[in-house]
This record gives sequence, structure tokens and C-alpha cells, in this order.
Amino acid sequence: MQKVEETVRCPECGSTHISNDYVRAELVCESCGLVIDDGLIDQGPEWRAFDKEQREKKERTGAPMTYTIHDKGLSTMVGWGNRDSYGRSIPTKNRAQIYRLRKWQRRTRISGTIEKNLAVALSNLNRMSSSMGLPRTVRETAAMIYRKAALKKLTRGRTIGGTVAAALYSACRQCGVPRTLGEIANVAGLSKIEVGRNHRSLARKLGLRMTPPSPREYISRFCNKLGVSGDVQTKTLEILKEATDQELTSGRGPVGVAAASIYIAAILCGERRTQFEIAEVTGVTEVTIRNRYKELVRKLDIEITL
DNA sequence: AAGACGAAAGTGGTTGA
DNA sequence: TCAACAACTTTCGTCTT
Repeated sequence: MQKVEETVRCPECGSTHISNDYVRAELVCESCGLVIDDGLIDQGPEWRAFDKEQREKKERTGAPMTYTIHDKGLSTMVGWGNRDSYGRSIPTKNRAQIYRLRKWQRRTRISGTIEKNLAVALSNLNRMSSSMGLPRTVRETAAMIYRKAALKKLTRGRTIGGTVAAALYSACRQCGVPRTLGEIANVAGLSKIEVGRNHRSLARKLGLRMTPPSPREYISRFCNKLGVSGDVQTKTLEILKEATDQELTSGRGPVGVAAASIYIAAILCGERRTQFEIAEVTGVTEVTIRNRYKELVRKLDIEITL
């Protein structure tokens, strides 16, 4: 977390104490807890230069290398006009040479099945992640995972979309901004089960280290979607802390626990949401919310009046 | 009438013999 | 490899506010 420019004001309380959580792609007001911009797109690398010398140093790095273009954005393009870089037309005797260059470019740039596969996959990945407003770090991670999978030929016999979805799901978790299977499935046009299957097999074959996501990581996003105040968010985290301490969360689906905690916190703060509303946002059923929240209320001795 | 409740049956995944 | 098992979902009838 770091402070951003003083010009940003919370639309809710007018406070200028805004923190920018780059990792979760959210702007958070420290006074009232309002999440200002859930879909914040990444700020890119920190490339500000403070004097001429630094600028020269940094500019020499050229365009950023990225994993989200199938050739990592490093290839040189041979232009199509019959002009050189100064705008002069190229003499006829050199045209043949230029033509040969282009031909080889066509042949080498997208060559082999892996490259073709990657090209499709990465455009897919970009589409999905931008429609979910995911920060660049996540995209890059996902692209890297997919690249590894493709190199190990793990994409054979699977649909590209499925593997991309799995890579994206894994990347979100690795970057500490977990999305639910349902959310990924939604943008990928697949079922939760398919995404889950693909992800498991990918994780196993690539040996990805996966720690189960903590319910905490979902809270700010869900609260934001539900339009509840920062108080609720704070309260939810308290409940979660208690619950974790008493081992009420292990073996339970983290999303369900998160959902139930929010349900309780919202009631305690007088900002009641129905089980249905929470179920919609979190993607678990009302029944699960009920089971979890009954459990929490009982074990944590919380008084609830509906 | 909306929301909460809980029983019952079904799903896909994990575990351990 | 298979059966038992836990967590979660779906469905649906009932109770509460």
C-alpha cells in the first residue's frame, strides 16, 4: 500500500486519505473504507525519470518485454510500404531483398504449432483479463503459466480456452487476488467444473505451488460489489480473524466462509443484505451461507437479531 | 410476499485400503 | 481401483417477519 497524489478524494466522505492497493487493483479510502475503483487498470512499470541522465538510462530499455504477446513483444517488424525509415522510396533493385525479408518474417514469426497456439491463447487471455479488469501482473503471470504449459505440450487434447482459463485462475491466486471459479468460468464461457478440472491438472503437471486462498482475500471485492460501508468490511475481517483462530475455516470453502462473515457483519452494522444478494455476488448458494453463518454464530457466540 | 430455514438427494473430488 | 466421505449444490416445502 502506498499513498497516491493528494488530488484523489473519496467521493463518499471527501477524505484525501486514499491508499492505492496496486496488487488488488483497488483504491481504498482510509477514512470510510470505500473502495473507489475496483477496475483500476495497472499503472505500468515505474518509469518516471527525475533528470536527464536517468531518462537516458531508462529509455535504453526500449519497449517493455511482455509475456502477453506470443513473441514476447520482441520481434522486429519489417514494414510493408516501399519506403525506408527516412521516407525515401526504396530503389527497385533492393525491392527483391525486402520481399525476401518479409517472406522470412512471415515464416519465422508464427512458426510451428506452439507459436500459433500461443498467439490464439494470449489474445484470449487478454480479452478475458481485461473484461475482468485484472492488473497487468496477473496477466503476465497467467501468460507465463500458459507458455510453460504449451512448451511442455500440456495443451494437447485440451481446448485452448480451457487451459487459458486455468492459467488465469492460477495466476489470480498466485498474485493474491483470487477470483472464484465461477467468475473465471463466466468470462471463459465454460462451466465451473471444467475450469476446476483444467486448473487441477495444470497445477499438478506444472508443479505449481498453491496455497489455498484465504477468505480475507475476497472481502474487499465482495463488500464493494454489495455496496456496503467500510464498517462492514472492518467487522467482517474481525469475524474472520476470530473464526480463523478457532479453526472454523479449515476444510471449508473459503468463499463460503467469506460470504457468511459478510452476512453477519452486515447485520451487526445495520446494513443488512439478504442471503440471496450475497449468494449472487459471491457465487455460493444461500444454503452454504446459512450453514456457515449458523456455525459461526454458534461457535463465536454472536447475537443476531433478524 | 419476501426472506429464512432445513431436509433430502445429487455432484465431483479426495482419501485410504 | 473402488468405496467411503466431506463439502457443496439443487430443489422444494415450511416457517417467520
